[in-house]
Amino acid sequence: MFEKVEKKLKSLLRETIESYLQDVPAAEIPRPESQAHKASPTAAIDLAADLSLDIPKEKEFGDLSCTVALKLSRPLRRSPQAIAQALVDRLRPALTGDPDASGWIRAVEVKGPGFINFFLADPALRDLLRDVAAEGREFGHCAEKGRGKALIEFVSANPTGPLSVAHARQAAVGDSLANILAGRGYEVVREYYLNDEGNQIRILGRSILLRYEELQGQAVDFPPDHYQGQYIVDLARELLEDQVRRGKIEKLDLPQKEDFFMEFGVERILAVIRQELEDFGVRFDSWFSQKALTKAGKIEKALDFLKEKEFLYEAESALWFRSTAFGDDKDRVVRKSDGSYTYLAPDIAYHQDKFRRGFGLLINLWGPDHHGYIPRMKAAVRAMGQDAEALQVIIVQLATLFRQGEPVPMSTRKGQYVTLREVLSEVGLDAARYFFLMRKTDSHLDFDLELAKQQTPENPVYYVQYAHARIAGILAHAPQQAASADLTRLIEEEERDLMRAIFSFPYVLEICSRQLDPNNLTTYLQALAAAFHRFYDRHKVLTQDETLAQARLFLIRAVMTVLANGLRIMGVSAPDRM
RNA sequence: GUCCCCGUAGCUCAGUUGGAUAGAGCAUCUGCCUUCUAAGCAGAGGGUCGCGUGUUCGAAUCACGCCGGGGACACCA
Repeated sequence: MFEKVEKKLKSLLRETIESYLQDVPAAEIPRPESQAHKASPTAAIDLAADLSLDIPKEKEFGDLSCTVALKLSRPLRRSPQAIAQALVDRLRPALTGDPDASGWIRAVEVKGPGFINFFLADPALRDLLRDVAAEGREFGHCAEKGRGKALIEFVSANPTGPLSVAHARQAAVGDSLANILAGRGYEVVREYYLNDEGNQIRILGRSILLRYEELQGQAVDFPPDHYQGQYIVDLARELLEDQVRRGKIEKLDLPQKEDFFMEFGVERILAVIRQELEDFGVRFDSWFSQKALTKAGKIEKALDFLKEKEFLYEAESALWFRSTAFGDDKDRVVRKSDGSYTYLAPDIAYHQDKFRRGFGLLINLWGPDHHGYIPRMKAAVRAMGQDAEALQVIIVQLATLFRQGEPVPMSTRKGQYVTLREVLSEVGLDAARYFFLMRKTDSHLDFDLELAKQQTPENPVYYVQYAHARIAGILAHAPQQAASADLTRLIEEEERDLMRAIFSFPYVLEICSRQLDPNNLTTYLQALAAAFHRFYDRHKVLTQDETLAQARLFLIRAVMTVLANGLRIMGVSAPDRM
């Protein structure tokens, strides 16, 4: 419904603006020297082309609102009110003349400094409820597919230990964002970049080996930069207690041993990570191995590609990428003087590979420590001949855990950090996933473990879920539900508020997808739940009035669908009973 | 030192990319269960949007300068 109305209004508005612009005599469009570019009629036409409709926060301002008159004011050098009024005068006949639009729009008004506000007609809201009933789980998705292939890469933690809270937030955001984009017409792939070779992995292998030898009674000197966690000891013990493997290990020389422990470690820890993600409700479509990338010779090929374009040069016996040519503040080494690659080299190859696989939009979720890495990666993207905008890096800020008002210490030394597993078992899946989305992704998040655990009204997760459960409760009490209902019985203000909230759902998802942040969804669902609780408090659904009861049942089932769809996007359950 | 992010109610944060009277939740106070779940609802108080200057019809939002907090600045990954 939102899309249908929006599309129709936009095209009517566009036609109206174009005819209006033709009638404004060119002489009336002066161009001050200072702002010649801004004041050109072309700018006005551009504005008309990408005009947008918003849903105002106050319902007195209508159900859809357009700011185009305010934006046309400067290029046309006319007052926004005058433009808005002229547009509305031209729009009215078009609206009433259009069979769709005349059924959907009850009124158009010019308000405030020059807003054009549209009010939905009641039949449109009733159509909306029928749409929700018909579309069910699909409601909120947009009809238009074909926005292209998007690859969203997230978590991508080195397989050297269990996932931390930082990864948990990335997992929650990435998975929900993927859900949103998939619903908004993108073909989405969730990918985990598996750093399964290199220094850290070698250290992992050696760490297990050293613990293994230690358990055998040898005196070992365990270096501080090796992995200190208890899980390393557990893995070593597992090998020691396995007679067959133990026998095998005995026959290996040292390099072979290191390889063996390395592969064993990666395999086992990866299995742990996969399980943690699965328990967190996150499933990846693709696991991209760096080892495989290297083996296929893609790093050399990527560097050859850059060399051909003369974006690489040798200096100080290292190989440099001329990233300054693409906006970076200094050039970067891709191959060190000792012949090994820096981290940038496989990353360039990896991103080139993403484009080669046909993805037009690459979304990377990175930790805040990678902030400085963005310009050089964008430079690499441009060097590949791609638009820098094709790569969108989202910095997922850390979450600080609080327990009874005190921050939980998160020392990464000695391998002690709060794990995803710990958060999950302490507060549960629903609260964990919801809380990680409550703040804007790129800002810090205070995660109150006590609050998340509480099953009280202060906890927003339960507030939203409770609305769903209440509806389920009513439906369970309802004798039987007629297939159709007389929706003209819905005349109360609280009922209209609910319909208006439902109407906004696709719009909110669209905003989320534009901003690449699922955060708005939590705010929206809390507002929708609030609208329902208010309705519930004032009106009884199962009344003696049979047809009214049926109409209200139809309405609350639509609300339940939207709540369930929203929660599903966030990976949070929608319980029928609480 | 250079660059990036942040500063909004007592606390934690929204604010639809420059729009309408700056909003939620928590905390505090006051009411509401004979009715489909009170894990709920209604109401009250609480603001110099860090400070200043500028840009314009219009600024929490943009520019510049301060003040305060956080972070990044490797031939590490």
